[in-house]
Amino acid sequence: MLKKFEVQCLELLGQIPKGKVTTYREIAKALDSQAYRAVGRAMARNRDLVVVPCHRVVCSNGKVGGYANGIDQKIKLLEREGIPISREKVVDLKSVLYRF
DNA sequence: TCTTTACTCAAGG
DNA sequence: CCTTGAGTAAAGA
Repeated sequence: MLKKFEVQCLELLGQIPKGKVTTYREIAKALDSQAYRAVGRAMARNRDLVVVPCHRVVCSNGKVGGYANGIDQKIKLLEREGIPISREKVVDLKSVLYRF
């Protein structure tokens, strides 16, 4: 049986354009679920990191959340793509939030 | 079945 | 801005 949830989470991340981010909430909704935690858990397992831009996923409240490579790395990557971060939080999430 | 989890929402300080 | 408490669904043992 394919673990749809994990797989679909990664697939969704793959379609996020550069300079944009998404929230665990949006992903869960896109999968017709409310498992925000399950979404994050799926990526935390290091199945991607180089396969999928998991650094483009943040919390719905704008917080960066976490990153297997280090939160600082994640922030750096986001800022490099044109997403300003302040105190580990996205300054203008709605401006960079990509919805499916 | 139980535990852990890169979460979310709401309320209070 | 930060903390606490409650709720939630999926993977792993």
